[in-house]
Amino acid sequence: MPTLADVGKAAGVSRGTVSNVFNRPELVRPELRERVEAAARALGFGGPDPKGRLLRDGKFNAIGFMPPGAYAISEVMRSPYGRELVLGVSLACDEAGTTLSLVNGTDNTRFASIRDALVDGFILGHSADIGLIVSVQRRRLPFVILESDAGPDINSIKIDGRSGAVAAVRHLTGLGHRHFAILSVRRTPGPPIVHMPGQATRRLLAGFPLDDERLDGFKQGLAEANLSIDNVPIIETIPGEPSAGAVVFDRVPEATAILTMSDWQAITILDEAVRRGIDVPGHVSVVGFDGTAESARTTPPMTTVAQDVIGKGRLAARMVLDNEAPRQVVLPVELVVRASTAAPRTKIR
Amino acid sequence: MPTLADVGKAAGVSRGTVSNVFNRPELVRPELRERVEAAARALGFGGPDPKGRLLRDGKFNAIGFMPPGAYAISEVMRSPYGRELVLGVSLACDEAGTTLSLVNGTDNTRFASIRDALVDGFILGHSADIGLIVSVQRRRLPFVILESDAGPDINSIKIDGRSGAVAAVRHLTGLGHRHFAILSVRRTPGPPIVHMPGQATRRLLAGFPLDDERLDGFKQGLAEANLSIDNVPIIETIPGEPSAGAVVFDRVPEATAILTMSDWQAITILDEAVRRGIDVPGHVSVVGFDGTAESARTTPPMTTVAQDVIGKGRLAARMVLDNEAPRQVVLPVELVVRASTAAPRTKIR
DNA sequence: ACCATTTTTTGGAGCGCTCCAAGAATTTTA
DNA sequence: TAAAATTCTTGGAGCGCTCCAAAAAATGGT
Repeated sequence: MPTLADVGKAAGVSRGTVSNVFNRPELVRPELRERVEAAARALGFGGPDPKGRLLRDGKFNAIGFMPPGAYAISEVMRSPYGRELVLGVSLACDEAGTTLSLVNGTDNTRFASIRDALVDGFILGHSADIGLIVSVQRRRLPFVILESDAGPDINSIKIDGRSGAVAAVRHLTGLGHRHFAILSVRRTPGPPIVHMPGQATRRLLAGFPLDDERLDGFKQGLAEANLSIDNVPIIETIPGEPSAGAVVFDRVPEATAILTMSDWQAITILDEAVRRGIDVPGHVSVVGFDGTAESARTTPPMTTVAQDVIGKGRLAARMVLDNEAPRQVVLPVELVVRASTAAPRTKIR
Repeated sequence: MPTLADVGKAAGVSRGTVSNVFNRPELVRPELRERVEAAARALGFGGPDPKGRLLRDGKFNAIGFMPPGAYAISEVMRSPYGRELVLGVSLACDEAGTTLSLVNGTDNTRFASIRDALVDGFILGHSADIGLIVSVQRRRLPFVILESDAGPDINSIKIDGRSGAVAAVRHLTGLGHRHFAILSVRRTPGPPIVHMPGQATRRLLAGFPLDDERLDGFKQGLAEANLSIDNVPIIETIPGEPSAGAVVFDRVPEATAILTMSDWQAITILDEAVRRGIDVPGHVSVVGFDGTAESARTTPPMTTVAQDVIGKGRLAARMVLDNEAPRQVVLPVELVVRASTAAPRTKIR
């Protein structure tokens, strides 16, 4: 690859002049400019290499998005929630004229990814991993962490997941439901895990603050109706797991209400209900979480704990772009009641 | 920001040793290593700056995605098609451990964006703009252009849009439809444009090869049934335009079949139909284009010209990643018949 | 204790560029 | 036509790093 210097030599001018031809052409005499351009063409020089400029100027003009946990960026893109989040981020990037780098990192490479990412700031997906935070801090880059409060010195944005979960349960108990099932998130690879009441392996900690908080909200909401979460089957599935619905219906046939951690999970349930001819909300009520655009279009339209996902992504990007004093933002949620929930009635299956 | 040299000075060792401490720690004596690390900590040195390494090594380890036309990346993310495309690209990026840079470029900045993008290759969204191609070629980066054949020397991937369009029309004429409306794409800002038959402003060129080819397919399909596209109202709307459905129903009430350029447009129609209580497919049949995941979940599930969008994105990424001899790939499409189309019957509106 | 090995550390070279102060060339003014 | 003003061009400095050949230090064997 030819360089500025090569072109300069060929055209009989200096490096600096060639640079000017490409960056401030008005500064160089038309005749000379033409000679330089001809030389550049002849050598197949395609303009100054951004690498050189970068080292000189130091701005990448890009922000990085790192998926939560060990997720890949394709997994983020696959989920309705992830897509809206990235959409929100990209909105802010559009406004700022910034590139959005979706940074990949497997379990072992994510630290190196953060170390090497060509970005001016980071958005970290929710995650319990303090190591990632430390990695970003090391680079002195502005960053924000999602769905996980990391203290007053660190930018974070989360929703009020607990209240949302409580609201979902209240809605259902208010309708008269007494038999629940909870669809929680499995954050490790593998098939759905069913935790039946009283089982030894049962645990309430899903591992990510986001999950735990919602689970805790469910617990609280149930307690308010004199129900114990200890008696509620909890099924952990990987987001998007297509068998989730089948497992729920097979293992917890008595449930009249199903609580989920995301619209995506709820969609899985709804799909399976259609497949089995189970009437929603006649036989069973289903509540989603997130209020993504998809939730409005399911059959039937879904009751869900809605948050402003796009707004959250956008705010996150703005926070790293603006790089102001650290803030911890908690965004409100709102229960959107649609047609996937109703009073329980005698079940006919 | 401290540099390797600063740390070296503080620790009483050379630049090179500090570099080794961070990149090949096994090469330096534990005691020394520790001293260097202490110095780094004291100075707040967060590891070697990627900019320096980059200049030295020359690989960005990223590929860029540039939206078609004057679209912003948020607009890509908003459309069902765009999302699946990016998902496909990200799949290949995950496999290759590469970063996916969504490169922004407004009308005036897209050339500079290409010039400066910190990527090893490019995926160009469909576009008629030869200038973009030239810009990428200048940088000597491997690239692929989508939905637009740019000759034998240039990587391209497109679907067989014409055949898809023909199949859609055949399906509808086979069902007995004689009254059509076509929802085409407006590629400039502004409200829907209605081209009624015989109107002076009428034109069949939407501007992007992708649109023109489909329009041409519709024309051919209609001709096969002895119908002329010249008698079919064509409405151009910006993708996602919420008023599209209203315009179609208001301006072309006699149409029993609506052809669209994308699932997204068809969704708009379907939404409006629900709003107005128009029965699909009883009163009117609607055909989408692309076969995105969303098309399967509409009410009613949509008949659509399906392509493997995810596969296309993935292939595109592979082509730039692998950088082999230029190929022009044409992907097949398949008409997926679902419930949004049926034989026309007397219209009751 | 000396020499041969092996392990560790060093510092020059170079990646490609932009900035900028200073020098050279050209144009304007008197 | 010479001096002054203006326009254009130059090349050094420096951005921060990694590689590598060579020097230095440590280790081992006799």
